[in-house]
Amino acid sequence: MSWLPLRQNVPSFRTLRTMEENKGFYNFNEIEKKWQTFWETKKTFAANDNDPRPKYYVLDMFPYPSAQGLHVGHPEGYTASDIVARFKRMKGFNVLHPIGWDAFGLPAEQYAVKTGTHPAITTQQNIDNMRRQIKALGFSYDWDRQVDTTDPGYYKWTQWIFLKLFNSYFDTAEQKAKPISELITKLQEGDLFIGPDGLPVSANPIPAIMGIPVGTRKWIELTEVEKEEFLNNQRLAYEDEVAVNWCPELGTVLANEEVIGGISERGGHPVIRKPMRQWMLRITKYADRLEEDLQFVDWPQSIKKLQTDWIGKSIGAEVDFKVDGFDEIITVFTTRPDTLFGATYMVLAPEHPIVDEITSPGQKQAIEDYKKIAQSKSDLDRTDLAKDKSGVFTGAYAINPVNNEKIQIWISDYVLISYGTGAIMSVPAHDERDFEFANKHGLEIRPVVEPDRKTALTLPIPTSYSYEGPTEGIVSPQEWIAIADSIIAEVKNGQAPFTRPVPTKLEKRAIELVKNDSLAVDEIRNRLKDIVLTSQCTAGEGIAINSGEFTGLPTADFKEKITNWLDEKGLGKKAVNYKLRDWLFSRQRYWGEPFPLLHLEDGQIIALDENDLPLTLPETDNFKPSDSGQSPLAKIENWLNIELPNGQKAKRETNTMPQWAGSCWYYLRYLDPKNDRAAWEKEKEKYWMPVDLYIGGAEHAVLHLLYSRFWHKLLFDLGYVSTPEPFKKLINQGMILGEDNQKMSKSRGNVVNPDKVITDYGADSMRLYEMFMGPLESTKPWSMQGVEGVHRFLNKLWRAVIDEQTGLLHSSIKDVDADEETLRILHQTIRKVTQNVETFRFNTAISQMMIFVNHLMKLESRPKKAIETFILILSPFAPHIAEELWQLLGNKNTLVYENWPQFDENLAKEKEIELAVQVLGKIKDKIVVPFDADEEEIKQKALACEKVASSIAGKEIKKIIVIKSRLVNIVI
RNA sequence: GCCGAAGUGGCGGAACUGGCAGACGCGCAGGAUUCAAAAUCCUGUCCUCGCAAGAGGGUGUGGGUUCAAUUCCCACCUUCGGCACCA
Repeated sequence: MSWLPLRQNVPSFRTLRTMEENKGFYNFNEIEKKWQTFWETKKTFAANDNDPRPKYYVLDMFPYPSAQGLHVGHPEGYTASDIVARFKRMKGFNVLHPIGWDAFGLPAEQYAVKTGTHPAITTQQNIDNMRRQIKALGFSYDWDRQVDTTDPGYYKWTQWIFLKLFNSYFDTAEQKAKPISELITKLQEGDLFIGPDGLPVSANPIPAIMGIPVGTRKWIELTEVEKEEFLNNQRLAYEDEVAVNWCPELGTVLANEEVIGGISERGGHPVIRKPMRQWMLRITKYADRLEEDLQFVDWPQSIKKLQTDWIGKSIGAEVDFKVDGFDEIITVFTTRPDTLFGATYMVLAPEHPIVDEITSPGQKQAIEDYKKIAQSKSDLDRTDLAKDKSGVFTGAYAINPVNNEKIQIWISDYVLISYGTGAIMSVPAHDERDFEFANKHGLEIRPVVEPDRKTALTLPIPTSYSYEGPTEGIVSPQEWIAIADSIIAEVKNGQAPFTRPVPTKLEKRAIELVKNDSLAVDEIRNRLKDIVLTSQCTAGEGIAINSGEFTGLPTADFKEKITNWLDEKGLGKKAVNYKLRDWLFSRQRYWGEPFPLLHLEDGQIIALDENDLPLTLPETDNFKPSDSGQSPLAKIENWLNIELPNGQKAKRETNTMPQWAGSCWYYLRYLDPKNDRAAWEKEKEKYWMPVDLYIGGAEHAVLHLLYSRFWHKLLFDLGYVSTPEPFKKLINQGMILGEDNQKMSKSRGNVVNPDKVITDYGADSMRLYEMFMGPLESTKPWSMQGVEGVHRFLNKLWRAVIDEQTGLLHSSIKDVDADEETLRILHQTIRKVTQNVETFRFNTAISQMMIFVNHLMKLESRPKKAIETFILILSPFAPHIAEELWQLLGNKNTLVYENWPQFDENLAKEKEIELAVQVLGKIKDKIVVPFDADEEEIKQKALACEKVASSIAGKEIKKIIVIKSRLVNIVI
């Protein structure tokens, strides 16, 4: 920490000195303020809704207005998007470039609990501060379109979208959401029935003859309560009793995505599982579309993959196992129905509803104890115990449907109640987890797949070993033990290291273990045996063995055949499962959007009418959540209890929405931010959407980006938006580390304050440096000296144009034609910057601009036109100095809407080029030829080189390879 | 453990589609300017050997393909990021 550079105030010092001496120095502080005021008062960056020009929507992930203000990571993405926005304006696009505030959130509320300051006050202060900081960077936002998620005028529409979710159902056949009123109509008219599983069922093709489908009921047969229940099972927003991630420290539940390894993402507090009634959003209905539509967006592959993995689609089968001696069936989900013959036992999640019923009297106590432990375990503990596969036998048996064998039923917390059916068939020979469990509890391991060549085991036995036996393929546990013993013996005898160049894992482990003096021989042997046994499990595909009539089938065929077989016999069916869970959407907080819902005394839930929105937060001075898990809103009696017009008494829903709610749709509100009759006008949505470029941090890869895609698809289904995906192109800016190469944090003391950088070097230097550091998407460390570097570059440019003594144009600026070389470098620069901005490689664009300025400095007579052109291409990067110089060069208008300069390939071309001359790929000399020299000319010139001649030294020339404009390679 | 990304000078990084590795910037060294400093300008700066001319080596490691490899292929090592019993 102590080695951080000491020189940090040099520029301020220098600036002071220069100010005394020269009135024309590069006074960035003054210049930047001047142009920021100019842009703001003239509304230079206002986006036009009715405009014949092509549109371009460039969006930043809007910030959470924290008390700490901006950190240097924010301006990185914002600068990149600002460069693109300014570039596109000059290219003739009608650009929408907005910003806003994701202002609901826990920190303001926690501060309120501590100090009693209302979160709205803190939030407003933070917004004001951050807006000041952002404005000081000169971004070209349309400030009239700001949104603030905590503004009732905004969250009115967040609540409105919630009502859409609440009042919609998902039509599985059509794979889209529809108003729930349509479902009710269909039920009333007899087009749909209620199936035995509580799902809607289509009528038979000819109902008059065939009657209603078997096992279904008519809508009119249902009681009011049943109708209500049925509809709640269909709504995309529903209330459910679920085991939630409860964080006692924060006093709220958290979404799965907000819990990392059993610890809360915010604050790092422990999280436990606890059953509670919560609001859920049925995002799982959209799982397929969320996955499939990723192919239509231009996003980084890594982000797409993260989302695909998060959705986690897996295709397999559900198989029914009868419970021996009970009239019960346990359904399991498996992706490997082909291994059914190897299922030697079964495991249920401890929470599985059937456990108590089937447990034998003798096992009752053990099962009860285990369930209690599993329940009290936090997620963190469960993860910790991952290696040790605990479990208890229920005493009950299931019948394997393929061979009618009786297999034991166990419970274990490695089976999750929330995935699949909460029960698995265990195939220890071909599943790592089952294999571990079987080994621990002494259950049978029966191989039913012979791995194919690709997945075949290669035994880690060098041929030098005394062991004689198979070195490849499947071996029995006994054989494995023999191998392990022989390895130990060899190592013990000092015959290791091994003859093979790369020792296998097993060998390395063996050496490690033998070297460890504290271990007894028996212990080593046992540990090695464990490793050998574990590696015996083969999870890959292959050819079926020990599988009755299916023996000999390759995995893929087997899967299909057995699934059909099960289906025919009524023992199972094809099934799809997702890792994605429904989205836990309620939080026990004050500082969030209230749900527009009422609970009637009879337990019925009704939604507020759209016209009654917004439902605003009540005033209070007590923001503390209750220990029981109730929101602070539950204590505000006069808000909580209301009487309906018909005299019925009702209570408001006291949960609030999570922070993600507001950020799910803010990009739509920018289109029409002041509309109080609709969330946005359809025409505007059609004109501006989709977002052409979205820049933000990769930390939102699965949270925000998945949630907002989900909401967008709902809005698309209901006809409120015209595109199936909201964000066409996405770029993640990389993280900026401290000067010590570590993550910036207060505790490390390596945080860089943007305010200080702007005061010392100016916003243009700050912007330029953030872009010059390296590729936008990579993680890179901050360097104050690097800031000085780009600052020097701007200073140099300034002095090339302005006389520091007088503040007037430098005497070298002449209204003359540029010489050939200057013109060439200028056009090379236009070309490179244009191409680099289009491909987001801002760092190399800046190096090219530095090359131009370095050249400019050498000239005694500096052509005005060329400088003006250069100023234009610099302007998206360093807009303040560009505007100032543009004006000082005599231009009346802002350069924001000037045309982007065109480059001329012919002018950019070098007249003479230097070629390397290689002999057998080694560079021997260089030659200079005209750019259009033909091959023969180049060959002659290359062969004429003295050094080439000496290298060839009389040998025969076999071939001469000429790559025009690159090199010549002589092969001898 | 699995998945993904990346390893290039003292540092950040550059290199089109296989074609001169190290652009540009930082730092450092020497010089100019200055009473002196700051700022500025000039020169040098991948490594090794050499006074020099020059010679050799070099893009994480080891192999391979090619006239030619930072770039393509195989194996391995390291770092960072994500997931973590999802059957």
